[in-house]
Order: sequence, then C-alpha cells, then structure tokens
Amino acid sequence: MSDTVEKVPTAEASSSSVEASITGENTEPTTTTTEKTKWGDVEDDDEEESDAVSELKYLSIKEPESILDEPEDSNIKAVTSGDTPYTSASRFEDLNLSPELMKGLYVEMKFEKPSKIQAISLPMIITPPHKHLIAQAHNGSGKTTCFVLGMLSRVDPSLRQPQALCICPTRELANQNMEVLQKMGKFTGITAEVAVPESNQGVTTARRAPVSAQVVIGTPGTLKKWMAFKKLGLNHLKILVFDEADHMLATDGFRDDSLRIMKDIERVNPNYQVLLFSATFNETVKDFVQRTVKSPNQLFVKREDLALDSVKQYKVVCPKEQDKIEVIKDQIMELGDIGQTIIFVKTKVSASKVHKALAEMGYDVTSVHGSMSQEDRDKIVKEFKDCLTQVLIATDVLARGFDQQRVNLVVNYNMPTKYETGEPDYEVYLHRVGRAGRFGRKGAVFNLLLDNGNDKEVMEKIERYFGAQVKEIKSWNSEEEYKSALKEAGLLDE
DNA sequence: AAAAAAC
Repeated sequence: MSDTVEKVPTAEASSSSVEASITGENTEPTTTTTEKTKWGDVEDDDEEESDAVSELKYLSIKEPESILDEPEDSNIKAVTSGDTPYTSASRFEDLNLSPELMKGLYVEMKFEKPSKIQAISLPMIITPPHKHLIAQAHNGSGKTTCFVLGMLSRVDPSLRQPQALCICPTRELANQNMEVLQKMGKFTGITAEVAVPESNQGVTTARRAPVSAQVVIGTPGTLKKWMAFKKLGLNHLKILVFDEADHMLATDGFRDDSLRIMKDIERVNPNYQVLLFSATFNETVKDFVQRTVKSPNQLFVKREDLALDSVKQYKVVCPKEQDKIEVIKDQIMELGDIGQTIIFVKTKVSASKVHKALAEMGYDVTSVHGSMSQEDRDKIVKEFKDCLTQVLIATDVLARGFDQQRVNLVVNYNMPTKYETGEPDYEVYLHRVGRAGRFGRKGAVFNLLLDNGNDKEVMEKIERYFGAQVKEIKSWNSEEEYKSALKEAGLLDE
C-alpha cells in the first residue's frame, strides 16, 4: 500500500485543481499481527448473528482466516473539480459529524475507521460547496456507508421535510439501505421512509399524507408516483443519491425515470447535490453521466483492478444442461459447510426450474425473482439473511448490492449476457461475483458453461475484459477438482 | 426471446 490516490486535473479547472490535496493517510503497517483491521461497513456479525446461527445444525459458523482485510481498492483515481481542497479522512473525527452520528458509527455500526472509499469520498460529500460526486469503488468496500452517512450528515433534524432522497434499482436494495440508515442514524432522531410499492399499506397514494420523513429511500416508479401526486415535496431536498448509479442511468436501466426525477428537483432547487455510486461504470454510461452531471468530483477504479482478489473464479464445461444440476447437487449441496451460496440464473422460469429440480431431489433450497409476491420475496430474502437457508437461487434481482456477509460461493448457472446482442454483460458479472467476498472475505465463483452455444466465448471475453484469472475445472464431475478449488479459495480445510 | 420498476 503505497501512495493511494493520484490527482488528475480536470480539463475545466486544471490550474486550480492541482492544489487540491488528497492525502492517502491509510498507509499503516501491513504486518498487523494480532489486531485485525476493522473499518467502516464491517459489521461484527459473529456476535449479532449468533442467535440465529445457534438454531441451525448444518450451518457453518466457521469464518475464513483472513477476513476483514480491505479489498484492493488502493488505486482509486480522484478527479476534483473546482478549487476546494479535500483531505482524506483517516478517522471519522476528521469529518466534524454530530455526536449523535458519531455514536451511531461507533456504538451501533461498530466501526473503527473509514474504509478507503469512505476516507476519500466523505470529505467531498460533506464539504461545501457540496459538489456532485461520481464515485466508483469495489464491491463490498463500503459504498453504502458513504452515501448513508452523507445523507445523514446533511439533513437538518429540526426541519420536518424531505431533505435527502436515495434511488435504488430494486425493492430489496431500498429496504437494505434503509436498514443501514436506521441503524447508523439511530441516535440522530432523523426520520426516514421507504418508497416501494405497497409500502403505504392499502392507502392509495392520492389519499396518503404527504411525506414528512427527512430521508426517503425507494425505487423509481414509486418515487415518481409520489412526486406526481405531490406527496413528496422537493422544496427542501438538498441531496439526491443514486445507488447502483450506472444501472440507474443506463438506457436499458432506469435512465428515463432517473433523469425525470433529477430535472424535477433541479427546477425547484438548482443547488442540490447528486451522488452517484457504483462498482461499475462502463464507458458508455460514464460518458453520459459526465455530460449529465455538471462539474462533479470523480473517483474511478481501473477496470483491471476491479476484480476482487479474495474471490477465486472457476469455470466448468458441462456437456448438457442437466449436468449443471448434477454439479450443484454433487459438488455443492453435498459440501454443506462452506457458508451460504447464491445460484444466479438468467430467467424467472429457470429459477423455478432449478428450484424444482433440486427440491425434487430432496434438497432444501429457496428462490427469488421479480414475479413473486412482495411478501414471498421479503420472506425468502429475510430467511436467507437470517441464515435460516443455505442455498438461494436468484435472478439478477439480487445481482447488485445485496449484502449478505456469509455468502462465500456464487454459482453462475447461466452466464450474464445482454438481451439485445448476446454479448457478455460484464457489469452484471462483476456484481454477481461481488455477492461473495464481502469486505475482503474469501469466496469462490463457479461458472457453469454449456459445451455447445456461446458460453465459452462469453467466459473468455469476460476474462479478457477484467484481466481476471478464471481457472478451469477440467472434468465436470470430478469431486476432487472441486474440492481442491475450494481449498485453494480458502473455503475448505485440507 | 429479459431482470428490474410500475404504470
């Protein structure tokens, strides 16, 4: 870990931004022996989850050895705009937060110090003139804390009006972010509300009371609806956050909704601040975002540095479709003691099919996708988060942002490809991989490829794109090969 | 021929 942040002058403010100082002060000795580095977003889940875990007979409570090392996000490139100097916050004390918020960070969240992305981005978020921020950082590196803390620190607790808004691509992510915000803001008295369908319990939008909560976190449709019905006042809104921002501003994502919401706020309050966070920004989206958001501060990670080193990737060529089920059955379900697993599939139909096939063989699996009722979705996700289930089959509804720290294994039952072109969906691949190895934990990914079709080509392109090493398991039904792979990944003992 | 949100 040498110098961590390099400065790059922007074209528009090249002379002044040279003075912008960002000092990487996270250069502590790398050879800490007894003391584990604990940093923002690392929850002390061993304590917290012990109740749920103790009810389980088959669930492993073993944690990999070298957890809690910060992911390799030491190559964040910072581009500042304007002449405000920013100093990296090596401690939360450097941020001038309220005592209530500090208490939330230390007592509730049990944080000790900011992660790298937090150290760099938080001063940019909090320091006037509150410039826009486009921030890329690795999966599991603590982005949520950045924008949640950003929102909490900018809200005036004495003003009972919406002041901060966060838009998320899925209801699950909105709920998850709300949980983090409630916890972190526990002592601040700041109020918050989730805006997802049916969160207003039978009361129609037209008849509900206007939002008085100070922070609103939700999905695009519901937020738009609340705004259309004048239930979400924008007069005091000063900060707008896009979680998974590249998806929220992609043409095949939520671009129209997002732009609409931005324009509506901008009309009322031109000085509002926009925060865009994601682990991925492909060139197309990056170009668009840079044209859309005026003179932002920017943090980017090089594509080749984005793959998580702590998560080992493998590929298996399966002769036929049914063989993929055999792999899951014989090589994964029978292991039982490597933590939780998410199996990603392409479609809702295959989610049901894979679920049914495994259930008929007597395995205890669950599945989620967007056509299920909200109650069922919530129930399945909660069971998984509570460690009551071990293996979850999911569509890409959970590909992004889903934070379950005990997920050690990700299986790509289907490779992620773009709908229109059949080309690899590099971003989705990276996000799926990022469901394992949260906060530097060890993990593994098995990519199940079909022999015929373009799976192998898709895989090769992904390997090249990220410069990632994906080892091949030569014979698809060799138990030994899977075991040595898992040992290599650090998930199985010798 | 799609995941997602929601009209």
